[in-house]
Amino acid sequence: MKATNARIIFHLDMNSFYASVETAYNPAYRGKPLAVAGNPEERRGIIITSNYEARAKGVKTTMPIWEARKLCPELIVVGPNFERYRMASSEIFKIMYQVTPYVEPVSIDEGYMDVTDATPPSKTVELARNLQAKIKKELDLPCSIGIAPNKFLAKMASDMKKPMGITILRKRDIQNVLWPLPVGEMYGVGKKTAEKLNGIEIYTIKDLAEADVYQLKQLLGINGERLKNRANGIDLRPVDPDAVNDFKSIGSSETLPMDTTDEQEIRALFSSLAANVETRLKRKNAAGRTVQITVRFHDRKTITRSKKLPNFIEKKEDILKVALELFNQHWNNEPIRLLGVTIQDIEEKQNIVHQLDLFTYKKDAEKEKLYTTIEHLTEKFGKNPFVEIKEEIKDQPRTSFQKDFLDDFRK
DNA sequence: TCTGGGGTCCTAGGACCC
DNA sequence: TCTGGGGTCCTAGGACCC
Repeated sequence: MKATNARIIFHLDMNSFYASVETAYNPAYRGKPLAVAGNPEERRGIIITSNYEARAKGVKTTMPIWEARKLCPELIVVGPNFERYRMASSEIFKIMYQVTPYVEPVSIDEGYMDVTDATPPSKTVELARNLQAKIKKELDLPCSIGIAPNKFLAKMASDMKKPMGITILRKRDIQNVLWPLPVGEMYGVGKKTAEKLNGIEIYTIKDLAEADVYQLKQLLGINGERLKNRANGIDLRPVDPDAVNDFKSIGSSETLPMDTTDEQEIRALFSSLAANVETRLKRKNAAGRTVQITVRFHDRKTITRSKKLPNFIEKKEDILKVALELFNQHWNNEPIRLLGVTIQDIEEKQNIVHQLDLFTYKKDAEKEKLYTTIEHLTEKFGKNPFVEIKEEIKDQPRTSFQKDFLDDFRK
């Protein structure tokens, strides 16, 4: 890991990524208002991304399609092509890796780079310009780059000029550039947190930077302290190129075209969600131990129910079985709007085999032995020694009764 | 005619153990 | 008869981000 002081960090953020990829594929869209929307033909489709022409007309992400069309009748709406976006993303990151191995992908369209050792400080801006130009030239995709001494400031910086912006945010710029912004503009401060902060008279990032840390902790927990530090430009998190590999959950969910109580339909949807999870789990060569279902009702109230299993699972049938079990335990026939299946506690399979062989299997075998022995021991001693000493057969016996039991067991 | 789908991290209470 | 406090695991929910 690199030193945490005097670093130079880039945050590279693609501009209206999905819409830009569509335009790169189909230049006829250029200059026209374009939106990528989920299920354009469905009633419940929403805008996922729109280009700057569409945004100028008021089109925004998560807006229902019908509302966007009302604001912008000439809007071109296309469905998403995730395979395209993944391919474009992989090409972008390839170009970034040409600059330095210290690249941390954050999502499909953004990532951090630690370029401290990639270039002399005087050439930093030139490096950013070349990187931006290369992505534009080779892939026809625009991006913005933030340059700063840490991740938080780089992230804030990349947001300041779009599209095709390059923004430097130095420590000494914080008071003039960062502090005047409303606190809600800060990365990590959403609607709820902004409301809470406003409640104690914190309105700007400057207010947050100068606020009492104990009061913030009381209001926001550990996050309060973290946010105050960020507001002061303090963020020691390293750029971690490996972070992308330790994913923790894989889920699939779907909103139904119409709310339903039909058990056939519910079963069918759970089945396809479980299949989807299985496919992606396989692609990562992993298995998981916890199955979680998500159920959203007509009124958008959403619940989750989960179960941790004794063993790792990966097969669709196993995932589906637990999901349906959870669902049947908790459903009271309310009409359902959305269902989801997520697998958590994920491990790569190579690690699990290890665990199965050396730990789970061995432990199970020991237990099995105990269970088969226990009946005649219970008879012999007149009570069940297992209740007293549990599985810890290696523990020193604490009573003569337990000692007898262990001697007998070890024969 | 309302509001998708993919994630991560944190909190809090209860069970259980020491 | 009444009694403490810390630690971990499990589950559910919430906030936030893209």
